[in-house]
Amino acid sequence: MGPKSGDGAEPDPPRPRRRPTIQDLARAAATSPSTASRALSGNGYVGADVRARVLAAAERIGYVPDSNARTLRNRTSRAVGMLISDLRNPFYANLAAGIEEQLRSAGYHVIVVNNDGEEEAEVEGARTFLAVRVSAAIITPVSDRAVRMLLNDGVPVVQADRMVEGLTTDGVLVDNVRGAREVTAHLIGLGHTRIALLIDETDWTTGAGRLAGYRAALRAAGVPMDPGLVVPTKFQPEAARDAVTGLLARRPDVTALFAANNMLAEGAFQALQRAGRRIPDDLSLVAFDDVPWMSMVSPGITTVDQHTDDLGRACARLVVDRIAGSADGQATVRYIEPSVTFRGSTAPPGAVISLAGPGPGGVAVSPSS
Amino acid sequence: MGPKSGDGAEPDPPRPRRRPTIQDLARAAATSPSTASRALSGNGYVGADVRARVLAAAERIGYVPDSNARTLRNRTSRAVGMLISDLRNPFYANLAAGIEEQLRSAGYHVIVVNNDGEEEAEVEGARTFLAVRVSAAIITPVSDRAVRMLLNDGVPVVQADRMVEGLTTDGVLVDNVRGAREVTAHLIGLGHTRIALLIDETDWTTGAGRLAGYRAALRAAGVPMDPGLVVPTKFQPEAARDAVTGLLARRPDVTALFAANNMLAEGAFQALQRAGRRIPDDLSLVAFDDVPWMSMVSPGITTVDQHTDDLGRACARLVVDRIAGSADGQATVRYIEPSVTFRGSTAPPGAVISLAGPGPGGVAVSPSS
DNA sequence: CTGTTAGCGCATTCAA
DNA sequence: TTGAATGCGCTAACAG
Repeated sequence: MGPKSGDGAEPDPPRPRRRPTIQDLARAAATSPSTASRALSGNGYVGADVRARVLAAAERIGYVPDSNARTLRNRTSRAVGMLISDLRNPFYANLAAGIEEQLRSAGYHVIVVNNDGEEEAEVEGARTFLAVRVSAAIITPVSDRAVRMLLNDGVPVVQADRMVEGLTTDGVLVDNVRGAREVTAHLIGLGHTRIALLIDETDWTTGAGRLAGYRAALRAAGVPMDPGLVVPTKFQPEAARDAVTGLLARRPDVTALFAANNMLAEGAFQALQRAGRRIPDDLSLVAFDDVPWMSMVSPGITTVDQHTDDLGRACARLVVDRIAGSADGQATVRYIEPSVTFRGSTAPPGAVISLAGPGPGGVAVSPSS
Repeated sequence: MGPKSGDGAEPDPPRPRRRPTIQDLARAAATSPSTASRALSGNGYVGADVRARVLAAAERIGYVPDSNARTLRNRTSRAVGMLISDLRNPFYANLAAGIEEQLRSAGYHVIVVNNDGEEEAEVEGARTFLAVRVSAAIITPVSDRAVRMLLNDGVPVVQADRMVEGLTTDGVLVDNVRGAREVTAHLIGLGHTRIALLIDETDWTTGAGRLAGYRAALRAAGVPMDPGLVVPTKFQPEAARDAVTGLLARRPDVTALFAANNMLAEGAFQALQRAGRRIPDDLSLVAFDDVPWMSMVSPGITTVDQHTDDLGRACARLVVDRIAGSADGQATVRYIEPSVTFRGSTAPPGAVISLAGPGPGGVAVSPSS
């Protein structure tokens, strides 16, 4: 509180100034609202001198056009909706950051809705997007309802990371098949043949692709497919931990484990630690989706980098093109090519022999190089 | 593409239906727009039967009120701006998630702007917030300009995580002094006396508080303050890595290291690994701000948990109160009490003994680079 | 080149 | 209890 405040007993907050409208601006620039509008937007003729006056006045009085009025009048907004599954998961956080960054540089602002994987929240989010008249929406879909709502009202949708069946929209996907095939092939190349796949779902394009890539690599190498090595689990690290613990007990012959995403990898890693399995001596571990902890632990985890930032930026670019109408009538689906980052968690399956006997106890990972 | 599509040669995209307005709704419900409005908003008298008809019609025709028109008319919106420094940093990602979650449940939607710590982007974001007429804004400030712009137009601001000097706004801060004091005291309790503090800034309330807490703990324990142990660095992990590498060479007597945030901790951890220093045998490590990798590495890092989700939710609650006017005229500043999570990275400075004398291995076994 | 007019969709007067 | 009229701030006709 400033020093001079002791005259009245009126405690009302310093009523903010009325926001200047284009009328105020016109007055300040000694012209009419329409001319001021033209000067600001650059549409239509305006004398150079007048334009300068308007711009100066705008700066001086702090005029900021009301985008609500603009949207109402123009029937189009600079807002884009972003419906994300879980901002706390670094995958989605990076995706969101990439999207926001690219959209902002293109002059759009983003309305973010986190749905925690809940269909209801997703539909609510779509409703919000309709209400604010977003120009487009980017969605990591959990169901098709939200997408359909938007499409039904003519809002262009870009599906990110995965696409729901039966919907024709733009989308950006990761080449899951290739990524999974490559890491799996890497394991096979090291000599592994009993490679378990830890996976939470195969209904979405993500899970289905990763399973397909895993199978393709086995098939290509002539390694027999063992259904008992495809371990289903839930999306939570805890569930994955339990699943891996069970696998370890059930199948001591397994020499390598492929976790289909970062959440499962987390659980798998913890399960291996707790079971005292050394990586990669006792078991090799690979994952899909590179996240920070994978390069912090020792040894680091060999993983498929999805280039999440690029994924996000690609979504944003598709949105911008679609809004501009420069995209043709067809839906565009782009693919991000993932790449494998090799770290220390993979090695030939030598130690499996000593696993039969009571292995050297102690904690899994040593911090030394 | 459906099977039946081969009649016309017209490739124009299926022109979306015109969005139903309240006029359409009124027509569909056989009443007037004003009555329909009252029926939807619940303001004013409406016959029970009419209300039912309107609601049903709204559902049937998929009517979604245009929030732009509403905002224009009501001079108030349900939008809140969120200006965040770096969505890719788990601290900010969690903060954002907490904010979004709480605001959404209160009926607001959030416009997110990531500024990457850039003042220009921050000001641009504030401009966007003004343009869309947000009801309030939550900001992790990098400068005071954006905040001032908003305040100048009467937009309530909640500063999150840190507050810039000279500005009177609501805010939610972490008790940095206490958190830093507690971890430092923990180290002292273990017997450490030469504890280095790795810190990137002391101008913001965050850095200043953590430095103060560190000092307070030393003072309270009668441990002499050694200026050479306060190691300045930049906010990047790489810079922190170099700073720690330098410290290790310069001060082999240091037995514990306190990294002031998660970025610095990352660099510190890497520097220790590369230098072949074992944690906690050779050096104890603690950090401020718990992030996932700290519990994944072995041993885990003892750290100050800021309860980032709570921090975000508290910001959102403050915003809602302020908008509702239920907050009094005074600015409210809340404090989140952090807590220390003890993990394996801290232990008594046993190894330091052998480090003092020209013991076996001399100055720490360092096959560094 | 510039100003006047009108209407985007909505909620609120004010009359009926 | 309902409906007609009005204007929020802006921009695109359409005259001047």
